[in-house]
Amino acid sequence: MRTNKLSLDVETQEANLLKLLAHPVRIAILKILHQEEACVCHMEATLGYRQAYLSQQLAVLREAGIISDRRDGWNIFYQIQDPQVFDILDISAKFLHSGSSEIPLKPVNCPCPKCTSTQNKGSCSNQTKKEKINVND
Amino acid sequence: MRTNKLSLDVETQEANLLKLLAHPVRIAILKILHQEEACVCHMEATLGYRQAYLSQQLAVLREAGIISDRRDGWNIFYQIQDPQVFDILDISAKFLHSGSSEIPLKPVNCPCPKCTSTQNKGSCSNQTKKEKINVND
DNA sequence: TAATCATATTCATTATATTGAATATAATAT
DNA sequence: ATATTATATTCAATATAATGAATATGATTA
Repeated sequence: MRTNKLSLDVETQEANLLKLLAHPVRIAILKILHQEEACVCHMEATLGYRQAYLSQQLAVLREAGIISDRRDGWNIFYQIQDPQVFDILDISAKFLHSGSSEIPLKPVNCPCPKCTSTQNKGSCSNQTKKEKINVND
Repeated sequence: MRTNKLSLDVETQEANLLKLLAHPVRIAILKILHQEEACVCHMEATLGYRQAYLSQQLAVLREAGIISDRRDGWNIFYQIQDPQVFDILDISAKFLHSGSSEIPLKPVNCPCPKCTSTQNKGSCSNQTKKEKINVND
């Protein structure tokens, strides 16, 4: 009778990858990046979470090599490193047989250059201050 | 400027599913069940984890509807509910570009009927007692 | 009914992840 | 240099998950 545990190295790797993706905000970030590269302020305007918080989640994805970034003047644009991550998300979504999520492509109030083609050029000083509405678990 | 957070309902669902799968032992269990239905004692013999512990993980998967069970005499055999879960695992594995894991089909010392065709018929009284070896990270 | 066997559950402890608040950094423009 | 802008980090508090130990359940056989 075997008394010692199987090492499960591969399974641990797989679990770590899935753990990384198993977060609503990180998934939302990836979905935004699926459409186009984006800066934090874009995500802030789209998702309504504080910039600092989103930067934390971006750091998780960045340190795992899921996303990379490039600076363009004031903005830092994030992009997906390996589009295969979406296969994981897509199949998970399919598994849940729920309609695919809707992340607005161009939020009405994002000040980044990508969004302000003929739009507002207003200030984008750290936006959040008075948000504290619902986080649906 | 939007001040409230996007609800992220769909993303939360997806995250919960992935969270469920993001566990080495649960992944190993699913891989075993990918090959054939199995009882806890089978998993115990295969993986080297204590029966009670494996039952805990099975409960997580069962309560989430990932697996179901049927009783056959003394044994309770678990089976996959929706084979699509393996798509998630397969793609994760592919993403990690690591060789597919190896779970032995018939462990040498499993006492369940499925394994004891012409094998030992020895006792299977709660096996673990003296295991306490390494859990790799 | 009692003994046995496979399996499940409960509880307590520890580890890990999440999140908010405050602050730091680094490029840019004046 | 200084002020401004976008973004990042650090730290602390809290929530959640993982795990071990002990024990319970429930079918089965005698």
